[in-house]
Amino acid sequence: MNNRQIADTFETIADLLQIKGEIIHRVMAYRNAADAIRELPRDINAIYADGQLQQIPNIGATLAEKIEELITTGELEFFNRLAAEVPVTLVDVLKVEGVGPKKAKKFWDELGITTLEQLQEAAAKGELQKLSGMGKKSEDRILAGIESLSRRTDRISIGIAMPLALDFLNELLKLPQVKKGHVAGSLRRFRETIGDLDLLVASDDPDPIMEAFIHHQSVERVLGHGPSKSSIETFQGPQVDLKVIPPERYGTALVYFTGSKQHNVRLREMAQNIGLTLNEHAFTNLETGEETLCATEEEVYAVLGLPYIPPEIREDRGELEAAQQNNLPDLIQLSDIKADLHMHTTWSDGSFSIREMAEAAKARGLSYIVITDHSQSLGIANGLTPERLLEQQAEVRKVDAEMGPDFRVFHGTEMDIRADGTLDFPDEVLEKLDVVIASIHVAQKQDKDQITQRALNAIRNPHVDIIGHPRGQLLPDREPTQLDMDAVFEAAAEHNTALEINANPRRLDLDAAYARRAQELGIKLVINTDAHHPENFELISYGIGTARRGWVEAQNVLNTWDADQFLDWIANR
DNA sequence: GCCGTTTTCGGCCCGACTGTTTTCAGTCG
Repeated sequence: MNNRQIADTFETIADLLQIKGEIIHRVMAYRNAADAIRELPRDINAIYADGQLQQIPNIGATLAEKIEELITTGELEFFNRLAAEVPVTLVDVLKVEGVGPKKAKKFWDELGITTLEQLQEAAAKGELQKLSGMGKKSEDRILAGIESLSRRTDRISIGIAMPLALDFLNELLKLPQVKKGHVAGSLRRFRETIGDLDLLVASDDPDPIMEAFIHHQSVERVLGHGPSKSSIETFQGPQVDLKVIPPERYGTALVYFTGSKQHNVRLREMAQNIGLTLNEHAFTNLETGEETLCATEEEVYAVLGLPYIPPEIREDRGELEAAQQNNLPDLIQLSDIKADLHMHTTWSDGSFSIREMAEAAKARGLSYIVITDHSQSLGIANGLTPERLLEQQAEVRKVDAEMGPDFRVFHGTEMDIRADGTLDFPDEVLEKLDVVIASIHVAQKQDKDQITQRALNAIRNPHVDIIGHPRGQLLPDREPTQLDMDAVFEAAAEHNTALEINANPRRLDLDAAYARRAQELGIKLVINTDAHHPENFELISYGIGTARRGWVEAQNVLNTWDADQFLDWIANR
């Protein structure tokens, strides 16, 4: 049982308990536990082996026992009993927009509906609208909701969500009634995958803004349309929510709708401790009822006696304690990046020449790059043999000379770590290269021991400087490999091997939680775009967002250093 | 079911929107 499977089990239990009518707080306990497990930066099996399950937030004695049962037996007696009582297929019914636990139970009790198909059938026959509290509109909405389920994916990559959100936002910012606006929600916090998109704008005249919003060209369906909040579903799938806030109250609203939920809960607690309540509209004095309005987020945190907390770390993962001690991390910024150490050219599976990639990188303000085409065993990507690699080196040196002293082009490789654990180039080839990235591309389904051993072989090779996209995940669908990250971190720290945060939004690998742990363990990081095209250099912003979520500071990221310092590190590691 | 500088019991966020009701329940975020 891995982290996700256990989290999913608890999530399902929460749904079933809620349909059953269990008190909401017990339901929430299972949901909060599921969230905590899903975001764990370690294999829960390792945590269990260390006897530290109850150290996980929102896991107490009861849930720790249930986790133990799942890990040791692969089953959970409590879940089986619950599933015998409430059909598990009702969980799918809950996913329909407009159907919550009460209605799901009503349909089940009164019509015997236990599956999505049965619900669709009943709605099509007009049976739902005969029930009390239901009507034609509700029934139509449920039919539309079932249809939209087939269009929607659960979560989408931030690389899809961000451009879509910015497209909406930029349209709204053109309206004369809009004073300012932000992408909010998990997108603003740079979560790796996104559910719904949240937009916030400041204005005293919401009606024309809402009108423009629900008529945007990407709107498939309007889900809700009020004076302060509207929701739509896009053709692309994701739902977009827009809130319009009076400018003088914009700060509290932006904090509120940026989240995370846990961060906001803590803020409200802190407000209560000084005699205030906090919601999206204002602080209110508990005794006098007097409101304190905040136009900016800085003002919100200032009322609580805190410095501004960057959105990316608002997860209640220690940022509030750090803020109270005036000890927030000095998060890396886009402007800190001086280089890109991982990119491909027409020599393997890239689309542009070495020269073109160099020109594009220089135009973006970088001061050096490393050309890292694939190695021979990755035939599908036209990987380089040792002979072609050396040929390429001559070309790299030539371009480097042509680019002038202010911009350097170094020669490297993204070498495959083969399925049998050997490396794709011998040491005598590797030693001729300026930088060596080693990555796993094949046999990603190997078991934990096997794949971990492969990674360790690479980390221990003195010529390997960086491990590329270590965990091999592809968002939002492909799970990471079974790699034992505790072992990888230990070896990387011992051999002074850097780990990559691959900025491609489909990868974001290491993710924020692992990047944070790597930094804590003193491991150097790099943030690379893995560009196959000059346009891909833009993707660096996703890598920066991920690093910031992981509390990463510029000093620990090799490609924030200037070329001399970087080469020094490579030479002396 | 979790949690604790209101500590081992009693809280646990709450407002906007919709549809069905005629003052509110359910859903959602």
